[in-house]
Amino acid sequence: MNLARGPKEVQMADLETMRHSAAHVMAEAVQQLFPEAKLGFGPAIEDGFYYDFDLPRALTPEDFPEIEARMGQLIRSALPFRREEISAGDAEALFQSLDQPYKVEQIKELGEQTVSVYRQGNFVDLCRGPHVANTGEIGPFKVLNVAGAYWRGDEHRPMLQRIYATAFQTKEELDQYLFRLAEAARRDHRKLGRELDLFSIQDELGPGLVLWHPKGAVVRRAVEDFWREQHYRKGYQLLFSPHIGRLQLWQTSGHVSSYKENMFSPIEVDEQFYQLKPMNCPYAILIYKTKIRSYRDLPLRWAELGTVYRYERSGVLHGLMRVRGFTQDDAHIFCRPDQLQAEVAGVLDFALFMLKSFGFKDFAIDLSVRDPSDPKYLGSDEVWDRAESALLEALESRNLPYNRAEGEAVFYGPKIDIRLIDAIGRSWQGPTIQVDFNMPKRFDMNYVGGDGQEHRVVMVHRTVLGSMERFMGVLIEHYAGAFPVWLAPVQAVVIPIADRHLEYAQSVRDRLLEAGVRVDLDERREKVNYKIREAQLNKVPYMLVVGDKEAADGSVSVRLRSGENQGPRPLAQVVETITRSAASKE
RNA sequence: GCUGACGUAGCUCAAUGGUAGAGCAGGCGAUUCGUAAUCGCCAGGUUAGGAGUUCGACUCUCCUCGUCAGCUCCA
Repeated sequence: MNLARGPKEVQMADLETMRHSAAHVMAEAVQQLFPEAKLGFGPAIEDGFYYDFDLPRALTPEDFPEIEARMGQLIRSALPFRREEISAGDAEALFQSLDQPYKVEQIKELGEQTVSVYRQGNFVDLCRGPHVANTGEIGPFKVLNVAGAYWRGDEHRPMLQRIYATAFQTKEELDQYLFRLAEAARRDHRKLGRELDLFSIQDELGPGLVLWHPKGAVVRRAVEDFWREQHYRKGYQLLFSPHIGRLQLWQTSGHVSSYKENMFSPIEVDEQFYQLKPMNCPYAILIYKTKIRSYRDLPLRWAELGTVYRYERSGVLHGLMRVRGFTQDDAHIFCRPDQLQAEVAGVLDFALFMLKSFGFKDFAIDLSVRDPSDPKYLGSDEVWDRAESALLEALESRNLPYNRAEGEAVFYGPKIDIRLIDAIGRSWQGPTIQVDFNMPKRFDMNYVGGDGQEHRVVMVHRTVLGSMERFMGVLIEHYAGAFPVWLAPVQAVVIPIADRHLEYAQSVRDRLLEAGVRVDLDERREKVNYKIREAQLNKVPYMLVVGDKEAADGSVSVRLRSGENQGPRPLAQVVETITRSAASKE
C-alpha cells in the first residue's frame, strides 16, 4: 500500500519528532545529574519515548522528579536544536573525547562517510533527526518508568537502564494517556482474577501453573462449549490425548533437537524415558497413521483442547498470559496439496469469526517466516517456499493486511499469527495457523491418491483462540471482568429484602434455575444495600430484588450492573429477558 | 535467564534495631431493613524460607523461592 499521508499521519509524524526531541532533552537532564552517564539509544516509541543509559548507580522512581524538573528547565529555555554533518572520523573522535563508547560503536556500525549530530544546550548526540526547532516546542511530558534493557537487545551485551517517558502536544492528551494507564491497571486480569474469584496461581503449586476456581471454570467452560459447537459445525472432529508420551516420539518429531529449551526434563519410568508434551501434534499424527488413508478421506480436521507444558524462563511468566501449563485450542488438518490453500483460508475465516464472537475488534496479522540463516529450521528451501506461498495466497484471497516477520516461524513451518490487542494496547499472540510439510515427512504420513499411488499428506496446525489461559486473560481485560451474560459466572442474583420474603425468593431462584440461568440467592440477613453492593462488585448482570410488593404480584425488581433500576417487572418476562440475552451471546 | 524494585493476617496497607497493628473479609450475637458498606464482640501472623551480624532483627548482611516493571524469548 502506498497511500499519501493524510492529516492524521502528518500529525503522528510531528508527535514522533517531538518525542524524539524530548528523549534528547531527557538525556541532557540525566547527564546533568550524572556527568559520567554513557548514552545508548533514545528513540520515540508508540506511546512515548525512552533513552538507555549506563549509569554509576541504579535509578529509582525517587529520581524522576529531579529528572523532570531539569527537563522542564531545559524546555523553558527554548534551546535550539542544531544539526551538523560531520565526517565519521570526526564524529568518532568527538564521542571518544566525550567518553561515549556506545555512540562510537554505533558510528562504526553505521559505516557511513558522514553522520549527523544534533546539539541543544550543552548536549550533543549522534542522531539522524529530525527534531523540533527548539526545546520549547516539546509538549507536556512525564517520566514513567525505569527498567533494564540489553545494549542492542542482545542478552550477551551489557544491560543498560532504560528510562521510559511520554510527551504529548497538549496537557489533555497527556492526562488522557495517564488515565488509560490507570484504566489498564483497573482491568488487569491478575487483579480481577483474584477479586472475582476466577483463578489463582500459587507459590505452593508452582509458577506458571493455573488453578481455575469454580467461577473461572464456568467462564472457561462457556468458552469451550461455544468452541466445540463451532468446530462440529465447521466439519471438525474432536480428539483426546494423554499429557505424556515416549521421548522417542519427540525425537522423531524434531522437538528434541529444535525445541529442547522449552521442554520439561524427561521422566524416567521402568528404564524408559517419557516426555511431558510441549505440543499436541505428534498425537494426532499417530492417530492418522493407525490406518491407510484415501484421498477421499481428506481433509481430516481433528481438533483437541490439548494441555501442553512448556518451560518458560522465570522472568517471562505473566498471569494467565504467559504460563508453563496451558491448554491450546488446537487442531490438525491433514489434506492434499490441492486443498491446502482453501483449508488455510477457511481457518483464517474461522479464527476471525471466533474473535468477533467474543467482541474483539482490534487485531493484527503477522506472516511469520523463517530466517534462512538460523539452523533450528527443518527441511528444504523448496518445502518452505511452498508452505509460505500457501499462507500468502490465503491472506491475499481474503484481502487481509499483514506484516511479514522474518525469523518468527516455528521450526517445522511458517505461520500466520493473529495478535489480539489488550487493554493497554499490548498485543498478545492468539490464533496461529502453521503449514507443515516437515512432520508428514518425518513420520512418513501418506494417503492413497486416485492414481493408486502413495502421496505425502500436508499438515496444518492451528488454533483459533490461542490457548484457553491466554484467551481468558485477554477476555477478562477486554470486559474488565463484566462478562456478557452468556459468559458471566453468575448471571443473576436474587435479593430478598427481609426473611419473610425468603420463600418467594426461593421460588424465583428455582424458576430461573429451571430456565437454565446461573442464579444465586443471597439469603444472608443483611440490608438490601449491602447485598446490592456485593453483587455490583461481583459484576453480576442482573440483580433481582424481591419484597412485599413483588411477592404479592409475582414480580421481581430488576437492577442492572450499569446502575439502572428498572423497577418491578413480571417474573416470566424477566426470565425471558435473561435467557434471551444469554442466547444472543452479546 | 538478565537488570532493578518488592515479599508483614484471606485482601489492602502500618510498624526504620527494643518481643507485630488497622480497615475490609471471616466467625458469633443483635438488627428484619426497598437499590453501592447496620452495630458490637471474637478469632486470625514461625513478618516467604534458610543462614548470619547483634544483648535484641519485620527492620542490617548473604543464600534460596516467589511476585512486579522491563529486556531477551513465545499460545
